[in-house]
Amino acid sequence: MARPGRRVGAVGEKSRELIIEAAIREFSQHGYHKTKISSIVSQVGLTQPSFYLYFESKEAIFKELENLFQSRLQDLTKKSRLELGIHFNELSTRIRESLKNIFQFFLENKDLTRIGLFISPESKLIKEKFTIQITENLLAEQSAGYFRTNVDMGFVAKSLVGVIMHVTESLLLSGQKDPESLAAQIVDLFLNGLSSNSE
Amino acid sequence: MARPGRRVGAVGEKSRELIIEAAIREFSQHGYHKTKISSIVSQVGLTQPSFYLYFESKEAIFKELENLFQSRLQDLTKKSRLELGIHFNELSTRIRESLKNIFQFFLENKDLTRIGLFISPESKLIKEKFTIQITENLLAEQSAGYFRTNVDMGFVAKSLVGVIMHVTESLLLSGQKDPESLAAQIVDLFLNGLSSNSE
Amino acid sequence: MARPGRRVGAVGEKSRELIIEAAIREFSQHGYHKTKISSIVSQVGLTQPSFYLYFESKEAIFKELENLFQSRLQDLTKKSRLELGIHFNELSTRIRESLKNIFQFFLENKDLTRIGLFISPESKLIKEKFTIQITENLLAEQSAGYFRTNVDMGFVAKSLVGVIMHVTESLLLSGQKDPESLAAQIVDLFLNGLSSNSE
Amino acid sequence: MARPGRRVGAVGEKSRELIIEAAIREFSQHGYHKTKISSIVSQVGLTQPSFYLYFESKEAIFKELENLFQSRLQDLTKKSRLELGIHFNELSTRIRESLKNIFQFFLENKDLTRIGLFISPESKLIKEKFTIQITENLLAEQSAGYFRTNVDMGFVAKSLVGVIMHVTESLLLSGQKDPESLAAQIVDLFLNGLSSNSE
DNA sequence: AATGAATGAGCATTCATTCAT
DNA sequence: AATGAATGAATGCTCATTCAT
Repeated sequence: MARPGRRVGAVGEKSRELIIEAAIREFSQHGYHKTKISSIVSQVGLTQPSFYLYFESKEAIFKELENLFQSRLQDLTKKSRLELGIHFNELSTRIRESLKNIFQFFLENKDLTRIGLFISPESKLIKEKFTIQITENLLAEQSAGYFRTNVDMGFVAKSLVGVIMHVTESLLLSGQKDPESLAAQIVDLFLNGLSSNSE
Repeated sequence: MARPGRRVGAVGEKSRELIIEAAIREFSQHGYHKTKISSIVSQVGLTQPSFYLYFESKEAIFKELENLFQSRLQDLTKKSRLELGIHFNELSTRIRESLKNIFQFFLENKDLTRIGLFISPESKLIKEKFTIQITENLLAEQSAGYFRTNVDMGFVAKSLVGVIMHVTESLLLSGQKDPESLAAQIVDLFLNGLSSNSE
Repeated sequence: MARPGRRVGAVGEKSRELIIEAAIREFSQHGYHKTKISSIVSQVGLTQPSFYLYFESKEAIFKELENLFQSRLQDLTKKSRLELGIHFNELSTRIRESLKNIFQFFLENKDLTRIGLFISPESKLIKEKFTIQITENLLAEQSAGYFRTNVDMGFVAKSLVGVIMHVTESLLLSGQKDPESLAAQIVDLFLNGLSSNSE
Repeated sequence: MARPGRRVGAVGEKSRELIIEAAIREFSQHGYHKTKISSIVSQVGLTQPSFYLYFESKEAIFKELENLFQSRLQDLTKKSRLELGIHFNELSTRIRESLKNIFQFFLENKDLTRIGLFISPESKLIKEKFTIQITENLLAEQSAGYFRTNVDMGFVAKSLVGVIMHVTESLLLSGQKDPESLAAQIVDLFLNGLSSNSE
């Protein structure tokens, strides 16, 4: 009885991957409850029982997708800490770059992103971890003197995450805006604010 | 306002309301799919079939809750347009006030808010309508000279909504922050930005 | 607690009749199982519980309709026994007349007929009683010399009933033929047969 | 021929057939509405959900039974057209034979017949198609000179069908008469009529 | 004479999951 | 590596019926 976790041959490995891809599509489009194992697996040309050759349960594969998203996202954010010592002038450019990369990642992984950020009940946790990383980055930058000091960077990070999430859902994944412009607008807003004396 | 063509008296009206309250709690805690009609009504001391005395279906009552949230939210945002002619100094106070009211509303309707903003599949639409209203307010204020002009107020509204949503979920509903302080921090961030020359 | 069978005043009597009429329509159109008490009663402008003021149960009112049909039908067939002593020449005319009356009755009571003949599970019994009466009539006529003797009048009666039923359903109630012509064709067929030497 | 897109092997095919047989029994005895899926499958030693492995719904299997009956009946009636050129003397024998075959079929498929002729809401249609075929046969025979010409063969067919139906229900399926004698009596009646000068 | 309110009992249907092959 | 066959466990919904008012 082949159980998940067992080493499998090339064919099995392939099937497993195909199932994952199909699952990403299905969960993304229909949400957790409305997605049926049968429809996932039928996209791959397999029958229901085959699913259990590779995954413990519906919940298990969903968790796997959550983890997949989270680990990829984590890799990305780790890279985006600003190297200190950059010039003031470069600041916004560097932040913009980081943001652009994040949006790029979301765009290249639309369905997985939808799962990780909007469908998963774990999304709160995922966002929290994401927030923590951003906070760390921001704090470092703040103590490097790039930002004013009378502002709670934890809150700023939360706000930034809020903006990123919402803008991803309503502008990026829908194809209305591209990573570049989103990043630019956010940076402008967060750095300069709305106040007319900022002009 | 009993649905299934039934004339209702005082008792029925009361039952209907109790069911709605119970439904708000249940949907908020367990989400749409995991919420059972039976557990909603049993909280009111009724049996399953009684539910159908007052609502067409599970879907119908859920939609009613969505509408309830949305109409209440709409009423609130309509009131919060700034009267023009106020002094620059007052600006941040007034915006802060508006935001505080919104958070207050969310706080006083925790469960309904969770449904309207995070559980409902319609939440995207709800947020969009919310965004539109905010955009209108912001545009009025911008053309009144309160904000700098080289910024896309549609995007600012989206960002603001993103922040509000996320902060509501992670700080307000969890009891970590109160409406007042959330409003203040948002206003500070959005008006002044992070840039150290803003200090 | 007003129970069926209790003497009721004028208003109640009226309601009862209206319910019966509505029931005849509903049962006729939708059959027993698909007919709901609620829809019967709502046609009369009453609510469900009122139904039980006049009838024991759904089954009870249905039985009442069956009986209604049967007793009316019985009255009719009792009258149609041929008076003996009529002339050979008149025979077919008289039978035709009887048949016409039956079809006339069916036509005037379309819905009730549909119930009694085609919907009721008791229709077998109803038809049997009908058959018995016809058999008696035929036997009397046979021994009076109107019909040949080497034929089983019980079987003829059954056949006649079969023809009447089917023709009622497919030609009379659908409006394709009238009582007169149906009666004429049946009499011709049953008296003369198809054989070409009968011409 | 398993419905729900499922490939089935020998075992499944067998289960499907057993379910059909059980369904025929159940629907025939209790009618459509009172027949429960659970009692159909439990006769086969299966559980409720298994039913849906082979049939879309309760309605679907019922329709399948209707079709089954109809197609078998059609096959039968197609064969029963008289070959022309037979001798007058043989005529009644041949018709009798055809009728006997039909009754034989009804007798051998009691339950299915009950469904097709008396339970199905489609029975009217089924009878109509049956009537059409009989009409065609009769017309052919009429123009071949076997029957007198001053008679509407459409009406005769309807009558014949009426007799067949009713006699099937009240005499054949109840075991009171056999196909042979029923056929003989019908032929005698329809060919010769009742008129005493036919003797 | 009528009804507002409520319920008991039932039933079709869905789906994740199992297991022998 | 894959599947045919089957099921346990739910759950939404319907409807006849009751009873206090």
